[in-house]
Amino acid sequence: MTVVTRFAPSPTGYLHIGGARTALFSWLYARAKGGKFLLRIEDTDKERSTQAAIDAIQDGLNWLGLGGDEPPVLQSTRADRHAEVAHALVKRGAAYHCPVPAEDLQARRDEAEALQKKKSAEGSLSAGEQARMEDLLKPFRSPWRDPARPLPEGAPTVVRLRMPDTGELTVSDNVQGTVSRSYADLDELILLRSDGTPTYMLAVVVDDHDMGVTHVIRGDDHFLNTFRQLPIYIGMGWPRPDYAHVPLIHGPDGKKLSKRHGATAVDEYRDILGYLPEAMRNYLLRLGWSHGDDEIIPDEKAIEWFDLTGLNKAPARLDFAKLDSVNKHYMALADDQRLFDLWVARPEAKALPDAIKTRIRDAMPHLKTRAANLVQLSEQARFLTDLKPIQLTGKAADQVNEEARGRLAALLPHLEGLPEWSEPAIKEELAQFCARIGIGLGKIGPVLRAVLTGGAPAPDISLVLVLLGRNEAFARIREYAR
RNA sequence: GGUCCCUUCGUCUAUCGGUUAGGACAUCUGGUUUUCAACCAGGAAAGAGGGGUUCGACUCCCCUAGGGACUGCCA
Repeated sequence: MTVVTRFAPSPTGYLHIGGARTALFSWLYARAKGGKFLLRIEDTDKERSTQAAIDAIQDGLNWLGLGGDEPPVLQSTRADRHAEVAHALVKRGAAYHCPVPAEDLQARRDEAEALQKKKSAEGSLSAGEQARMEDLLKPFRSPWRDPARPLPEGAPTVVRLRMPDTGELTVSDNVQGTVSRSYADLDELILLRSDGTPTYMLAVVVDDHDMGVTHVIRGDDHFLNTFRQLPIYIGMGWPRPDYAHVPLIHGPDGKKLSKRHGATAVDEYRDILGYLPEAMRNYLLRLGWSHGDDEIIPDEKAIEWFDLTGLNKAPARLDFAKLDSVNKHYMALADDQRLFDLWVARPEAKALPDAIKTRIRDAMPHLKTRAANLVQLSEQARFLTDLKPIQLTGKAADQVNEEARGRLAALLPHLEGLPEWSEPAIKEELAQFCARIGIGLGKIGPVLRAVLTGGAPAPDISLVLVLLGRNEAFARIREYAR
């Protein structure tokens, strides 16, 4: 049997980092088993779905390299098929028409909530109220689940799924294990609204079945939904898919990840925080899944090793320090031109003069090994991007005293006279200069660094001179030499 | 309120009844050094609490505490 997995976001916003992780797991599993990974846009809620959100989600997935193997299925285009299944379910006795209006249902919930509030405010309820509350809190059972009960003439109805009166349902989930729930605890959910449109619960099942999905990998906020959806498979006589409900990602404080923790949208990780997609994949994979002591897991290995059984049940917290360290690893490996293109598109780089951009391009092999992300790369590149006159900060300013300025003045002609402007040549010249006037490198290095970089982080001083180029380097030294 | 799930260093995790409880990131100390980083050496750091079962429990069972999910004519 060919494995078919899917990612099925609802297009109401951006691609969430947690969603990206479940997409990654689905994608990996399909790749690991030589199967297919499909995309489905769950846009049945027309009020909240937007084309912009669809584009944003696809953009995020493509960036992460998690595109589907076929064009995405738009759930909204399949409403007729969903309704067809709902009616088939009614015919088979697995569902029924129910005329109870939405307002009645809402009134039930409101009353239950009021009673709960009263209880927590007053500590207890009268026996009658308590019984009423418990009754209201039980799953709703419509009087019309009795097939003998006649429907009121002309009243609009919804189609409800019928749950058996007794017994229980058992799910063997690849992550959650084997869990049972009794049918009595399950509500009889609505399949078709009174306007004839399908609900999410119905649409998911029908689409998964029709798309041939064999393994449903999704967030564990859907775990209990599995018990509500399975009776649809049973009612239609369809084979059940395998399930894997993966835990949600939490923020550093252990609470469900939200805006206040910082970045929740994957495009922020790309555009603002400056991470690489391959690093995101590696980090997200290790968040809740492991393979012995392996930390750096390139895609080939991930595909070779990934299996649903290694997934943890407990939610994992996002740790930016670790993400940085993984990203740093992949930055060092990344192609120079690629990194330059990514960097130059950033807001802090866009407006820079071409001469400086070229300087960065040339310095990329040295810059990329020193930064954990593109933000840090910009920081590490400051000694190349800052314009004259270089502002001296902190300790750098302290280095530039009269004596040191004199040494710079003495050194400058020797540098200017160098026939070859290369790292070894400069290193050699600096050593000779120090030997001639009887000082250690420590007497000239710090001040040279100070006037060249202003105190910004930078590589080896000889390399700094090379990367700056003759003219810029001499100009910066002249500012302070005397 | 009900049903279900989770809990090993600060964080991500290994362990699948017998280990000095391992690794990674972060952190600390020392080394190297012209800054930062890198690098090298080393350190500190964990089984939520309480009961069982067992010759033996992080591992199995129960209770408690804490966290989470669901309980919509939303998805």
